[in-house]
Amino acid sequence: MIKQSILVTVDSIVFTISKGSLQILLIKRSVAPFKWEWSLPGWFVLESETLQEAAYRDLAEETNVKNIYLEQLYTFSEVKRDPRGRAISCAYIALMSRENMSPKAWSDVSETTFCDIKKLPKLAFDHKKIVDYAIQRLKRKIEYTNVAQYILPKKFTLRQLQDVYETVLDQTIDVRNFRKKIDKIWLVKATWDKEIGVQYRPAKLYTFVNKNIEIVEVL
Amino acid sequence: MIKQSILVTVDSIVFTISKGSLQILLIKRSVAPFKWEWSLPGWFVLESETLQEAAYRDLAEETNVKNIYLEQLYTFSEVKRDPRGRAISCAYIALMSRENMSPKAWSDVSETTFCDIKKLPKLAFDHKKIVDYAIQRLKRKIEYTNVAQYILPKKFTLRQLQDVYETVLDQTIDVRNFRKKIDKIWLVKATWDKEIGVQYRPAKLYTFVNKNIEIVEVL
DNA sequence: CTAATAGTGTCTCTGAGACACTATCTA
DNA sequence: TAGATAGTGTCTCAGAGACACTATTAG
Repeated sequence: MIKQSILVTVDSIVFTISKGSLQILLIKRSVAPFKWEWSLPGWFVLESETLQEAAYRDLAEETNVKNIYLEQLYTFSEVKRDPRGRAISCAYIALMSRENMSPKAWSDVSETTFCDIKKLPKLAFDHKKIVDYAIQRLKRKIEYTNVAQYILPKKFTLRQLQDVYETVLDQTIDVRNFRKKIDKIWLVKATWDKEIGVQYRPAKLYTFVNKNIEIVEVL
Repeated sequence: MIKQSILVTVDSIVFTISKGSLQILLIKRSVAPFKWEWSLPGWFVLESETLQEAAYRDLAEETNVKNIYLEQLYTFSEVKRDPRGRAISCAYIALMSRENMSPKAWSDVSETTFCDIKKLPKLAFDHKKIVDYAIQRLKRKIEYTNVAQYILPKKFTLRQLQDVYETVLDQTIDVRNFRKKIDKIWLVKATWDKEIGVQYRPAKLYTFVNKNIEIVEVL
């Protein structure tokens, strides 16, 4: 009926926060093209799976990252974007808490690393463009939804929550105004637990009220 | 290197406003599958074009609609969404001014029509789901960007602008508050022209200050 | 008792929303 | 001059943002 041969791939931008910086997961490619260069995790889609399933599967296979939040970002389709032939790539944003994963989890894979978005190396394919777009989307989305929860562990302090906002938006926020706002919109609720193992007054731990993504004007 | 056979298509949701209702462009299919049923305009992507180019080309071929605003919505990839085989569809939102096109422009095509989104017939494939998502996106986007301009002719009255917001958001807005807001955000500027051919006090005509899409909190 | 972070309240100013009348044009 | 829509100002209240001190805990 129609003769068409376009390859379909997925690429994931896995965001996390560590040591006050916003980071993404990169892989050093062990195959051509762009062999030994850094790229986003991503691979071909199987005929038997949806794009999102492909992104999940690939992340698990390539980096052992599982059970994280995934959302479709954009489908990139420049004709010459892949030297292997005509290929489009559907990009997914993933958010994860750094605590969710021990560093050894991906130690058997050739080379993967989290990289500060302000210190990115040269990337393969059109991945630089994809990353830039992903950062832009994340910045907007964290302001009007409750996605911040996917970057945090289940229980967290208000300071940690504020750190997520400050790091993603790359700006400082007044502590009192931030807490007033968070309080009013019923984003989180206090648990009876407190931080442990710190050498100063421990902070209360909170959890998100709504586990599903919803539209909330946070800032 | 990899054996993969996934068909890639584009579908467009062409929005316009007429007689106080938000409408989308539908086509009565003249080929199987879903022959004689209503569907969104859309077709297979060529190997030599980007997804957006495919959407433009298909709209021109199927409906003679040209030179309109297009933006990528989402890529739908349910495994069984197309009875012809594994196919993913990248959906595009299009916005157009009804004045841009004379009704005869698509009279030679088998059957196309603008349909009130509140009176949609049953649609082929997963097009109902796609349309629902498109409406949701349009409602949000019109509030925080200047995309409304693409639904209007180059010169328009403030009343027409307000009609766009009221129709898309499906709610009434106070005239005075609306104008105060529009005034403050420098969204539009007055021209020296006035409405003609009306049987009452003619309104001033305005144009948008910024032709490119930009983030502006309108409402 | 010291060091370190947690946690809280007030004031000002801007903007959102409710609300009704006058101005201007055509026929 | 009548009919119809264009066009405009004020008040109230809520929320954003600036700003500094006290509370609690570990060691």
